[in-house]
Order: sequence, then structure tokens, then C-alpha cells
Amino acid sequence: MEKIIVLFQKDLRLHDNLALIAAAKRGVVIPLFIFSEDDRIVRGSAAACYLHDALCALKEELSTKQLTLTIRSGNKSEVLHQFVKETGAQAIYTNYRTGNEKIENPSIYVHYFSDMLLRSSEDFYNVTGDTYKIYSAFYKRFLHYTVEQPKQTPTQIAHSTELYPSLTIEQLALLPTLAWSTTVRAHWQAGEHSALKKWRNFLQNEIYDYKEGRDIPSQQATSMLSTYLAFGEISVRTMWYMLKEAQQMILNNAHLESVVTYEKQLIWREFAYYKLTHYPTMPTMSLRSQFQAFPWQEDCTVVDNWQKGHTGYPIVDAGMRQLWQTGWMHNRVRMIVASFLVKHLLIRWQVGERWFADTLVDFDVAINALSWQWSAGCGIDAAPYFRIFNPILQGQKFDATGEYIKKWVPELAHIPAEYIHEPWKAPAPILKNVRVNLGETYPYPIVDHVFARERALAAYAQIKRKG
DNA sequence: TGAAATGTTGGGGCG
DNA sequence: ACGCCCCAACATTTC
Repeated sequence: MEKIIVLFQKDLRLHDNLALIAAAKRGVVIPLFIFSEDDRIVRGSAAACYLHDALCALKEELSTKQLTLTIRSGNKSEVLHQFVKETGAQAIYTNYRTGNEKIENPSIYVHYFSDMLLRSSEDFYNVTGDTYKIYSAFYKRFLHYTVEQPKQTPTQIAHSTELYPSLTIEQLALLPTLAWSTTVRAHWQAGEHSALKKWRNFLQNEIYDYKEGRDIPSQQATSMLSTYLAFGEISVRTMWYMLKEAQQMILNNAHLESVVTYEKQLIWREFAYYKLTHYPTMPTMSLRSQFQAFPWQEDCTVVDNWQKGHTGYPIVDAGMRQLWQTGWMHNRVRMIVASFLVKHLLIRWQVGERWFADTLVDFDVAINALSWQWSAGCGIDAAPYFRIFNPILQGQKFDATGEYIKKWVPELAHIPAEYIHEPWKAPAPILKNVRVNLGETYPYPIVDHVFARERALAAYAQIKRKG
């Protein structure tokens, strides 16, 4: 029988894994994972921690099929070259990752599968022959097509009896020797089993309130599947069909709207990869060229304050601290902190993009870049430049009681809800009573909102003239 | 997947 | 009773 190397990348699952399933149908499967500095599966430390646990889970899952995961590190092409020689494999099967280079000069045939999206949409063009610029048009087009049914994992997979030298997962040194990594890892349960369980659970409960609940960061109203999706521990096509199944059961109109809203989020993910395909520079360069001339500030101190959650705006600080402590931030709050960094502090969005890449467990290059460019207003489909989030109002709207803030900014835990979004307005006796000493225990706002708003509008007006 | 400024309307207090 | 002013409350426009 033919020996086939199945190279795992960000597709750390057995169910509906197209490369694995195709290989299993054809021959003996030899699972391989390569950690390479040149083509990194993860860009940041938080995601690296998670990768450690995800690999453990994958290894375990493979072993239930008597498959042994071989782990190597080094230059991807060189490692593959060597491994092909060792195993005498006839082919390499792997799932193509949009936005990543294909393997260079392979000694044998590399069969790529399109596995990470609902469907390949890179060939979508509008009536004028151009790519879709705006999400809503893309969305409508997308709905005209069917998503391929997820494939069953074969119960029996032919495996090699030979064992190949392998690094241990520990030897990849993915875990920094910091207490921080322990804190972050404690919030996650890696593996496809956990992913599917979480998804089933969400479909039975929270999804029905998703439309309303998703904007309230103190609620557990989102699916929390982004990390599993980012590592390919759950198949998005499996998700899609389970979602459709749940939709069939719904009679209540509000519930139906919630399902449709969630479905739109999945299609946003498709849109992000569609954009990345057509704009490969999206993760680093503003897509609107006039942003070359934007008067960005170069203030390291404010960046540091932002990263640490010391901006003096409670909702912003709560989000940044949730990110640091858990490797995740609620999406509503991501928009608020992004707007704050770019529009209130006038820091270039790439600084935020990099920070998210380093600290988000669910980091996804396409979604992150699309979202930052949307927030900064420099994307093709972007928030208008004048849309400047007021961090006080956003807090009042979406965290009215301050529950979310109080969880992540404990030094404000006893401030009355009335003042939780603007502690500097609280009367001195109240502050004293709840042991808040502004400037000491919690900072004053690092920039005044009204001033910052006007400064941002002026900055955007400046490039608008040039553009 | 905003917010602020400006405009309009209508009820109520008051002389 | 009436005009006047104030100002919510809502609508529109502007950034």
C-alpha cells in the first residue's frame, strides 16, 4: 500500500479533515507535525501555549486510531525532504492554508486540500468583474452556494507499524516559563472533543439569545469557538450543518434571527480569507493608500498603558486585562479597545495588530487584520473615519451595571454603577469610601475624550484632503 | 457593528 | 386665555 505523510498544520482534528480522510482512503497514513520558524503555525506566545495543549490532544486522538504523531522542528521543506527519505512515502497530503506559502521544492507530490473554509470563494467576482469590496454584497453572493457536507472519519485507518524518531511536545518549548502561561492555559480546554462538545452545548442553549446577548461582555452569550476554529480543532463545515439542523427546529422568530446572526459571523470569517487572498498585504499595510500620510503618534508610554490596561477608561482597561489574563477578549470590547488605540491615541493599527497576535489564543491572521483595518478605517470595507467610539458611552450601553469592568478591574469593584464608567466624576467622599485614589490605585484618563475626538477628526480630515 | 450637534415638536409652568 | 420660554424627547445632519 502507498505510504502517505499527512502533514498537520492548523487543522488539528480527525473529523472532517480532508487531507487525513483522503489519505486514509488511499493508503497508510503517517501523521506529521512540523514546528518551523519560517512558516509558523502560531505567531504569538499565547497561541503557542495553546498549541502545546492542542498537540497533546491531537496526539491522544490519533492514538485511538493507532496512529502515532511524529513531531519535528526546523525548516519545513528540509524536514519534509528528510522525512520522505526516512519513510519512503509516496505523497504528502496536507490542508492548504489561505495566505501561506505552499511547500517549496518538495521531493514528492504534495496534495493540497481546501479544508479551512465553508467553501472556496476566491473566484467570487461581482457584475463588473471586480472582487467584492463590502461584506453585505459578499454575504448575499455566498448564500447562493451550498457548503460541502462534512466527511465522516473512517473508523479504520491503515497505520504504519514503524515508529519514526520524534520530538516530544515539551521539546518544542512552546510554554514560556512564566506563571502567565499557566493562567492563560487554565481558561482553555484544547482538543476536538471539547470543541464539538462546546458547540453542541451552544446550539442547545445560548445561540437563541445570541443576537441580543453577543454585545454584552458580562454574559456568556458568545460561542467561544474562535480558538478551536483558529487551530482547526473543529470543522467549520461540521459547524455549518449542525447550525442548519438546529435552525430547522426553530419556530420562534427571535431565535431564528439569532441563528442567522451567528451564521453571518461564520461568513465574516470567509470574507476575511477572501480579502486576504485578494489583498495579501492586508496584515501589515493599510489598504487605503492615503493612510501612508496619516499623522500617527510615536508615543511608547501610551502604548504601554493600553497594553497593560492602564488607560483610565474602565471598559478599555477591563478588555485589555481580560486579554492578558485569559488570552481572549469579548468581541464588542475588541472593537472598543481598537478604536481607542487608533483614534484616541493615534497609534498605528499595526501596533495593535501585533499585540493581539502575541496575546490572543484565538489569533487568526485574516480576521485580525480585517478587523483592525476596519476599526482604523483604512480597510476597503471599513468603519467610516468619523465613527469614534466614546469609551464612556460604550461602557454604559454594553456594561450598564459595570459587572464586566468590576471583574477585570478589581480596584474599581466597589464604585457605584453610576460612576463606574467615569470614576473621575465621582465625588471625592465616594471615591475615598470605596478606596479608590485616582492617580494612585487607578489612573486618570490618559487622554481626554473630547480632546481626543477632535484631534482624531482633524487627523483624518488631513489625509482625506490628500486622498 | 456611533456620537455629537443641530433641528423640531409639544407639553407644562408661568406671567 | 394666551404668548412665551424651557426643555425633554425625538428626528435629522454632520463629523
